[in-house]
Amino acid sequence: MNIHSQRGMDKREEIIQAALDLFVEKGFHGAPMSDIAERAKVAVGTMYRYFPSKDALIDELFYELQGRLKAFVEERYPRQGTTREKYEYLLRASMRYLMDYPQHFLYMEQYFNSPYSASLHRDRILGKDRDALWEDIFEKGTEAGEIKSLPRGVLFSLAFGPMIALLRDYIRGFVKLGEKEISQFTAACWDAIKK
Amino acid sequence: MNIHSQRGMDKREEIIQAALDLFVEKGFHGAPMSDIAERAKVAVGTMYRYFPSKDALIDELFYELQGRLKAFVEERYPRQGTTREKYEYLLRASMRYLMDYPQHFLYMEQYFNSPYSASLHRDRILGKDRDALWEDIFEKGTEAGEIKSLPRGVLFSLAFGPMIALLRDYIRGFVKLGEKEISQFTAACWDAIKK
Amino acid sequence: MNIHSQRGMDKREEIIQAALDLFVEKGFHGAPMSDIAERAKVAVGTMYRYFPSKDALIDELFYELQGRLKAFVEERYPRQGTTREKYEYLLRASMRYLMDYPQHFLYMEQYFNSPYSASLHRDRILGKDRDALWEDIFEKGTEAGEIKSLPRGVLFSLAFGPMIALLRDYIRGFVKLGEKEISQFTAACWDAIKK
Amino acid sequence: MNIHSQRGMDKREEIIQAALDLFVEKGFHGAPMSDIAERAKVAVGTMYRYFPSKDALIDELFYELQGRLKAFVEERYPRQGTTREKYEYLLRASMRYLMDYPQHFLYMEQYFNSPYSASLHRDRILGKDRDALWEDIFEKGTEAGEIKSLPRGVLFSLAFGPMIALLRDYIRGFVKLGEKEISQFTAACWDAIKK
DNA sequence: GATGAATGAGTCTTCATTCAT
DNA sequence: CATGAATGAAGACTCATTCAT
Repeated sequence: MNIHSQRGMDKREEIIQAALDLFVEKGFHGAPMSDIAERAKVAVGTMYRYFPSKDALIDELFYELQGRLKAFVEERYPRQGTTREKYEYLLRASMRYLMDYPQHFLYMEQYFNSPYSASLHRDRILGKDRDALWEDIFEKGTEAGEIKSLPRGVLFSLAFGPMIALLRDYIRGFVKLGEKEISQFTAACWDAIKK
Repeated sequence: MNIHSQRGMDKREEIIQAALDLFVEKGFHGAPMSDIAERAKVAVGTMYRYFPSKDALIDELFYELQGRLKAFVEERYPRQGTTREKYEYLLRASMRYLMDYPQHFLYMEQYFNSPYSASLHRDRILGKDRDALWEDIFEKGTEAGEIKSLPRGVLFSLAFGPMIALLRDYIRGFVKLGEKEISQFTAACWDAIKK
Repeated sequence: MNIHSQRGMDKREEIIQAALDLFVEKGFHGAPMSDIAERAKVAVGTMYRYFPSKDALIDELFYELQGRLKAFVEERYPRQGTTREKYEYLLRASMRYLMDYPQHFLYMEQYFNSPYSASLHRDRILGKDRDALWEDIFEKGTEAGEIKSLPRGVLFSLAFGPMIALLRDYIRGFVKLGEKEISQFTAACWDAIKK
Repeated sequence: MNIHSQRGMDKREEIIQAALDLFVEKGFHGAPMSDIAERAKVAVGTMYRYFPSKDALIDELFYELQGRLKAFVEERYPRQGTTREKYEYLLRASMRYLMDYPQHFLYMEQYFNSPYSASLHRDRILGKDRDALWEDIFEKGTEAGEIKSLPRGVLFSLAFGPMIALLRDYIRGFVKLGEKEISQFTAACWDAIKK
């Protein structure tokens, strides 16, 4: 058992959900701790047993959501597939997850584009958080001559930038996405990075 | 003489600059009106002669920056070029502008990904703000069989999603971009959308 | 236990007292919430747990005082007396109370003559707040031929107008009132309304 | 010619009217100098040439209105009438004027019941502003044995309290007053003070 | 552990007043 | 004299955080 008892985990989860709902709907500064507590059906003071401050809640929520996405994607990752299969799987799996949990997407984007995420991204790109999947697909793929030889950041933007932009519009209801559109889309993304 | 005199325009401009600086650095709710006033070297009350409220300032600032970018890009748009030339110009011009004015980029992204922009984007995609350049490049290009035939939103994501992602990382210092990288990048973007 | 605990009621009472003092002394807009809080020895924020806004405080304070006066007067009301006894009791009891609590009088008058009381008075006269004592004295008295047959509002003015005017001057120290003067006064008031 | 030229007097009058309108409608602190200026169609700064401060405006406006009422009433005062005729004239004339200019009444009451009028009333009662009409009616009347022998303040309240109360309700629309009601009313008032 | 009343620093906004033009 | 842009002190209200129960 963890530091938090069974009931404790429930409360933590309630808080996470309530925070997610409200932050997405109202923005970080439009969602007071008291409102989050109310929606989570806990006392204000209780929130501070799980998260030392509002900023910490905001940060931890981000890591939490990021972790869930990662777990989902890694679950069925085709270790034996071709580079293209691996890349398209990564794209589709991410999209499926984020289309199912649009709040997660909106939250992460909001977080990412706010001063809260100041030092965050740095870690990933600078390699502290060097991602296993990334290496498996892009570094191997580049070496194998299947993928354009480009700086890490440029490649990343080509590989995932379209998805982020597309999800934004999808979630806001500006695009309809069926199986056909997703296939066309992933194919086009591959065109951008393939040699 | 305009509604605002010479000196008035100066003040308005000062406020815009100060607001831009601080919103980008601290976020919307991390930048009090009083701090903005101080940096703009005007009294707090003065801000309210130019912008009826903080929210209005945030909104108007967005429109202002959007307008400047648009003006810059349209200035040298190659009306006579090929589809590819036009698209790559659009990409490069936007990038050049936003790399020169990174704050503008950061501000617009922050705005976009916050609840402030609620009804905003809708207009563009739904066509109220139907963009002349967009039609000139993508609709003509699709008809001419040069560009993939895809839903508006999907095409948009492929065409500009990578740029947004790349600028994010560039501005945060995670990628270096020289002329060579930009050329490789725009070429790859074209690969994504070309038939 | 009530919505507000024992201590809570104390605080509410403290706030009421402090607000009464300051509103009477300085007027509504001369008494900032912060000053009221200070005098009530609570934090500013605390005031907002008991009254949702300054306006609400002003309104509730009025109803509170009105209720106290009413309760005091009704306590010893001579249900079995003659019409004149009842009327003079009503006058004397009100005067005694308001002479003892001059702030209550001043507050109610200030409230009454300010735009805060917009829709207030209407209710009383239009009868929503049809008062039991009023009926017992004036309607019965009129029917019995003891009191002049006059429109409700005219009768009301004759019956209580003098008292209001007198209390104003008494409280400001312009008149001294002993038992003798009060007796002469109530008798004269009766002269005005008696047939 | 006065200190202020013809046009100047116009402006002063405009300001007075605008201030009266707005103070009555919104209360003293609900009517900013800028709004008054706007309604008076003068610049804010101009107001300060006619009234040194907002408080001064509020005070002077009161004296102005008081003076107008007094002038109106004195104009046709029946110097040769009986005591009762004189008293009833005073009542009716005041009522007619204030029913015609309800704003004047509301303004004076609001002023009177606010902390602005602190030291005001004192003067009248303490005799600095000893009123000629008052003496002509009440002091003579008392000496002649026509009017009850009561302290000045008590008599005043009996004589004018009902009128104030009645006007309040009339202006708020709670009573209709025709010639008949006014006659009944003044008669009843006389009953209160007559011996 | 949980609660929620209390705190008070910090925010946006208003508005009386001034003064350069 | 008139103007109205500029000023900044002051005020209503919010909300992250604490702590006694």
